[in-house]
Order: sequence, then structure tokens, then C-alpha cells
Amino acid sequence: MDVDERRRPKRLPREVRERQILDAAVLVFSRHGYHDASMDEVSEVAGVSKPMIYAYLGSKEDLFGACIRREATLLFEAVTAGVRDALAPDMQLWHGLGAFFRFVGENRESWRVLHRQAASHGGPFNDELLQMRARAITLVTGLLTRSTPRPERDEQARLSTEALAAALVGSAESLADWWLDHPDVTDKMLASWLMNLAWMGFGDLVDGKVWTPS
Amino acid sequence: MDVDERRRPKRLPREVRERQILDAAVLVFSRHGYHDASMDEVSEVAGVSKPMIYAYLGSKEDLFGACIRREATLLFEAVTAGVRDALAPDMQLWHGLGAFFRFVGENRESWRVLHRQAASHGGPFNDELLQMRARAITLVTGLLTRSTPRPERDEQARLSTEALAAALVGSAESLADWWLDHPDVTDKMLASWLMNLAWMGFGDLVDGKVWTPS
DNA sequence: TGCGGTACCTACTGGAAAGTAAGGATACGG
DNA sequence: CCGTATCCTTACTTTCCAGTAGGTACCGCA
Repeated sequence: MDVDERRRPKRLPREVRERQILDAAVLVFSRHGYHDASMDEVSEVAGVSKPMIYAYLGSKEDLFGACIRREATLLFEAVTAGVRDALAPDMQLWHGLGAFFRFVGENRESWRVLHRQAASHGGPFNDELLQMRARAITLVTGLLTRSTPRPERDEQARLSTEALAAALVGSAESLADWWLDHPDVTDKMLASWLMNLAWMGFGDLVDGKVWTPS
Repeated sequence: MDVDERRRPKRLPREVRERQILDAAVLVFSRHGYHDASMDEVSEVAGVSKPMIYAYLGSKEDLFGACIRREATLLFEAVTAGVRDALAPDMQLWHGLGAFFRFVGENRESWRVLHRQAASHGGPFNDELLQMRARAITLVTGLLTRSTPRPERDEQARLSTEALAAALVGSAESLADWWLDHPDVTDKMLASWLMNLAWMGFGDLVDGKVWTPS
């Protein structure tokens, strides 16, 4: 009876604690945003005292940066894993969108942190996030570029392609946000809708033409 | 010599001061974000002491809400003014996009406040912003709905149309953000690119088909 | 000229939260 | 059973900033 195991928190290796702390931080940041989240709350949710966080993960900014980095990497890996290089461009896009919405559906908090909170800073971790988005845009840009038959690409064409990639990435992000308010639809429906918009355009959709995976 | 007019701030009517304060607040909020913006800095930029702000505009949240409301209203009015009801759907969209990018180009700070800062809150003014975005989505949804020839609209079709409207609105927002990093392009180019994406889709664009205003 | 009201200020308070000091407890190798 | 590295805590300091108390200067009007 000398040791009550529920009250006595076990000593755990650093690696495990760091994961717990990061998990808690993602949750708290996603709920309150960067500034309204307090280190005290993170420590409470993580079940660890505050100095541990500072010892393991550094300052609040460092902690936030670590969250962003971890979640963004996971998301990016999920998307790239979904894209198979050998496929036709439209099918690549299709799989990429599918992987994206699947990830968001399974990791709501991660998505909130990435998209809402991280975007609203001038801080250093914002770069981290912008960089990740830039990689996504690059990915899509390459996909679009490869899908154009003739390679006479002047500066104008290159710019417009990148812009369209940015627009496409943005529409996926916004659709993911819209999803938060309409939880009844599935990830597959979203992917299919956006795919149709991106590949067919409203002009064709109005005429009843649709895109379907070949 | 009894009165140095430059040092002696004139007594101004409330209306004027409120405008000055709001202008300053939009600037400061757009630079630092909601939390890193201090009322002291707002008061300094506005050329007015802090208690004036509290007397006229209320708390910090109230002030921010007032900024959002003013800027969002301006943006929304600019867009709706650009859309002529009598035109064909594609032309309506075209004019709406043009008005949107023109506004963003002429009001960068407003845009930053609206899109970046306001989105990252759970607070009450976030509703203000979400509501404004919802109105934009509604506008586009109506436009798209009217453009479909046959009105056999089941729930599924209605949902997908709204989702596409959300995606379109989001892509315009993202493109506006992308613009901040690529200042050389013009508002007309952006509107044209996005119009092509939205109406023709990549499938047609790859084939060399383009949309042009009729 | 005095009275009320509005514009406006300096200088403070209170509280929240980032970050830290200093030490306690546990495992483990010798 | 002793040393030492690691895990972990309570309780504190410090800074920053939203919000306010209380008072001054100016205007219109009787």
C-alpha cells in the first residue's frame, strides 16, 4: 500500500514524454490558437509539469514549431504516398486529393493547427508552414506542367501554372475547412467534387459532363 | 505664439476620431496579428490616447470586430457591385472575380486582417468573418445553381454545389495570398487565370481551350 | 460669466502567463 | 550501499498589457 500506482506517475523515457507533450500541444493549440494557449494548459493536458516542457522542447515558439513540423510532415507524406508517379496526370491528382482529404478527416486537430493557427503569424515557424505549402504547390505545379503536351513554356505560362496550382491547393484547403461545418459528407465525395471542378470546370459540369476515374 | 498648432491636437468630432482609430487598428492588426498588436500601438498610430479608444470603440475585441465588420462590408460591397444580375453566369463570375482582385490589390492591409488574422480565432468576431464568407459562398452558390439548366436538384446536388462554391471562394482567397508573394502580376491576370480554371478546368486547358469574355 | 457637456490626457492597477531556480525522487552501475 | 545521471516537481520572479481612475482643456450656450 506504500505505492498508489494511479497517483504515482511513472518515470518515463524522454522520447515518450516528448510525444505526449507534442500530442497535448497539438490539441491545445488547435483549440485556442497559439496565443490563447498557455503552457500551463499544455502541461496539464500532457500530464507533466511545465519545466519538463521547457527542458525537452524549449520555448513556446519552439514547441509550436515542433508541432507544425511534425504534423506538416505527416500530411505531406500522406499525400505524396498517395500519388503514384507512373499514372496519368489526372489520376495522380485524383489520388493526391483522396489522400489529402483522408488525412484531414482522420486528423482534424492537426489540420486546424496547420491551416488556421500557423497561417496567422509573422514568426519563424510560419516559414516552416509556408515552406510546406510551397512544396505542395510545387508538387501540383510539376504535375500540371507535365500534363501539358507542348513544352514551349514562356515565363507567363510558368507563372500562370504556378498560380493555378496555388489556387488548387487553396481550394482543397478551403474545402477541408468547409468540411468541418458539414461533417456528413465523406472524404471521397469531397475528392470527387473537387476533381470534377479542377479537371472539367463549371462549363463542362453545366453541360452534364463529369470526370470519373478511368 | 500662444498656440503651436502642430503640437496642439485639435479637438475633433467623435466620428472623425473613430475613423482614425479604425484605420490605425486595421494597420496594426494587419502587421502583428490580433494578439501581438497592443492597444498602446494602436493609440500611438492613431495619434490618440488609449482611453479614447475604450471610450469610443470599447474593448480590444470590440475594436477588432469593428475592423473586421468594416473591411468585410467594403469587400463584399465591392464584389456585389461588380456582379450584374442581367448577365450570363460565366460573365457574372468573371466580373465578381475582377472586382474581388481589384479590391484586394487596392487594400492589402484590409485583406491581411480579414483573411489571416480573423480566421485564427474561436472568438465572437470570427463569426462575423465566417458569416461574411458564408454570404460570399451563398452568392456563388446561387450563381452556380442558376447556371445549371435542369432544376431537378436533390440534396446531394445541392450539397455538392455549395461545396464547389466554397472551393471556388477558397481558391480566390488563396490566389490573393499567393499574390502577396508575386506582386508583379496584375489583378486582371489573376481573374483571368482563375476564371479559366473554374470554367474550363484543366482538362480543357491542357487541350488548349480557353475561356474569354464574350 | 458661469454651467454643462464633450473631447482628451497622464499615470496607474490587476492579472495572466512565459520562463526559472532549486531541489526531490528514482533508476542503475559499480 | 554510494555516486551520478536522468526524470520530475513546487513555487517563484518578471514582464507585458488590457483596462481604468481621476482630472484637465476646450466649446457652446444661457
